[in-house]
Amino acid sequence: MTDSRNTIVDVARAAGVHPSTVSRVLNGRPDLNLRAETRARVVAAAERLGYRPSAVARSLRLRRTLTLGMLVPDIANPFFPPIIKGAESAASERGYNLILCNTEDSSEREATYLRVLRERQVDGLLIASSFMADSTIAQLRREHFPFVLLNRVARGGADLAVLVDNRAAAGRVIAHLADLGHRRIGLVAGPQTTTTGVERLAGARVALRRRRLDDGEELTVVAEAFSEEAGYRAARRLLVDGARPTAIFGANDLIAFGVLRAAREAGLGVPADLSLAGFNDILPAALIEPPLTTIHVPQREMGDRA
Amino acid sequence: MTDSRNTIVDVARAAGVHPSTVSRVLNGRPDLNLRAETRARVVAAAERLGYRPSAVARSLRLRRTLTLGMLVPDIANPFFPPIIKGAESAASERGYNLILCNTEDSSEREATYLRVLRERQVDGLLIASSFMADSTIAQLRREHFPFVLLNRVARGGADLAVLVDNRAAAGRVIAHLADLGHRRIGLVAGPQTTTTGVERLAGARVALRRRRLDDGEELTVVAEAFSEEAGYRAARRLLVDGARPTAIFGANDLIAFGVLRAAREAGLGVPADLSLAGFNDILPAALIEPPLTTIHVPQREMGDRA
DNA sequence: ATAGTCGGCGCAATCGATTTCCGGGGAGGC
DNA sequence: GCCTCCCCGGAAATCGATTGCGCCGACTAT
Repeated sequence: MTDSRNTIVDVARAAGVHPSTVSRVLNGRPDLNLRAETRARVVAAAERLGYRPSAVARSLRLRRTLTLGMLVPDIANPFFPPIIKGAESAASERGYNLILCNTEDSSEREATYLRVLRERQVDGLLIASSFMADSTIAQLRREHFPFVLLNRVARGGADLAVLVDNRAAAGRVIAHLADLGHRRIGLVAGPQTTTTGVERLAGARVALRRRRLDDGEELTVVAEAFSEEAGYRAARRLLVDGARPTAIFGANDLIAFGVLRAAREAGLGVPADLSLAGFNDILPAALIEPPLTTIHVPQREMGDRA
Repeated sequence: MTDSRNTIVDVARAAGVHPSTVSRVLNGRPDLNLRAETRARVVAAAERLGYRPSAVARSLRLRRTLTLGMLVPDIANPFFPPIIKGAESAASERGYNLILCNTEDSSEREATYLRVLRERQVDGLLIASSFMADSTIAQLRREHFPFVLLNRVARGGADLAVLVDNRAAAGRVIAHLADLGHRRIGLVAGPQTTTTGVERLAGARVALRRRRLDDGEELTVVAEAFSEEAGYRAARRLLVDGARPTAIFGANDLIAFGVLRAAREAGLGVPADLSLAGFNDILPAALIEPPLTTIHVPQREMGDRA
């Protein structure tokens, strides 16, 4: 009965009109000249048949898919789901859908997804993937393909982007720790191949220097990913050291969790023996996380893009 | 130059052949009879023009979109991202893409998304949304629309589904707590409108009864959602009680986190004064979470579906 | 009364790729 | 030397919806 396989032609036949009329009734601006009786007949027929227009056919004709692609490094990182939710609900308010792609921070996967998304004629891209090569971004720019960068920037462009001020925020974290009286503050930086990793480290060091707490490189280690495991491995290098820091700033919360694990393993109490600060304010932050919510920003910026 | 707006016609013209030939070269099974020289010329032309076939047009013609819809209650719940990742990578291995939809456990949103996804002619549905009405599922079934249920079941059907044995697993959690010597085990159940909520509660009670630890309803409270906040509110009701439990089983990890917060607020040490167990093995489980990984199951079952 | 106007809706082209049908031409067999 | 068969590849239909163009009938104005 209400099989969704009915096409506009079926509806037209059922209503005794031409397919074009059906289309006009269903999508045309209401000011279109159509007799009320015809309109009603078409609506009734569509209703009865459970007609669902094919978005595929419509996309082909209209050359827009009402679909956005979103590239995210890792949905399992609790930092991203809220952003995704924000973007997704902003999109769906405007009739758009999101195709979510997990890049796993692999540029190969990024490239693949980018190709796929463009084949699917997505109307725009949301790029939260920090690893993406600047050259790829540059190419999108050159082709005037619409995209928005989330929490990252690319060289040489005045792109639409939703950013947090990583430098300033990292500075505030350091200030907080210093105000607590810490003099030996360790840094577990994020990968220096990402803009966020670089900026947070830079912001932290500037803040340290300003307070004359900079130690050269001694208390800084770099994690090779924004993950718990990488944070753990990096922190071990920091904690076996003779002169331990009394506080550690992890470049994101997952790294901070890893630091926490390493600290516990080393028999250190947190925050008794070691203060710990993270970044991003993800859920289980019974720690000292200074909250930095980027969650609702994307929604608004999304509006601009659309 | 490599503008992606080139169509198959452009490629055909550049190669000096007919569009149909281009299509054959690019997608036809290799056993198709085509002269090697022609094949090479077409490939070269496509390469040079940076030709990307339009997935939209192809979908229209082939009546399949190579797209799957996935309905999830809440991506911010750490339980889901691993499942999504699994499904997504399994899908993409097979050339499929996922459109992710967050239902927020609202049946209205569910219905909307379901409509949208079907208009987009997705080839199949992954339904991890526990609130969806059985009648909706029944309708899909009736229309022979392909779908897979994740971690839930629906009345009256032999649907494809990927399940965990909630009853047995809940039983094991209780067994674990009982083995630790606990006699007063509290339950913070999940919403009884979800199959997982019902099954986990049932499994736990059966296990309690078998050990003669069942208390009637006294030590059982029901959280109105699978969230930290709901767990917190429910646990407060359990903990202000005169006769406190010495252990609590939260129906999922978020609820357990809520319980944890309530316990701390009540001045109880965990696990010193109160043992706590959750369910699902999400990330920050420095607690007593008995691991129950459902993560890789979807991948395999997905294969069956496709 | 006839020409001109306008409302209502049908006709057909179009979006880009796939696929079936079919024809031209070269090679091989008798 | 002619006929048949096969290899290649062109022509055109098709998927389902949208839309510019224009037909037809009715109403108005002179």
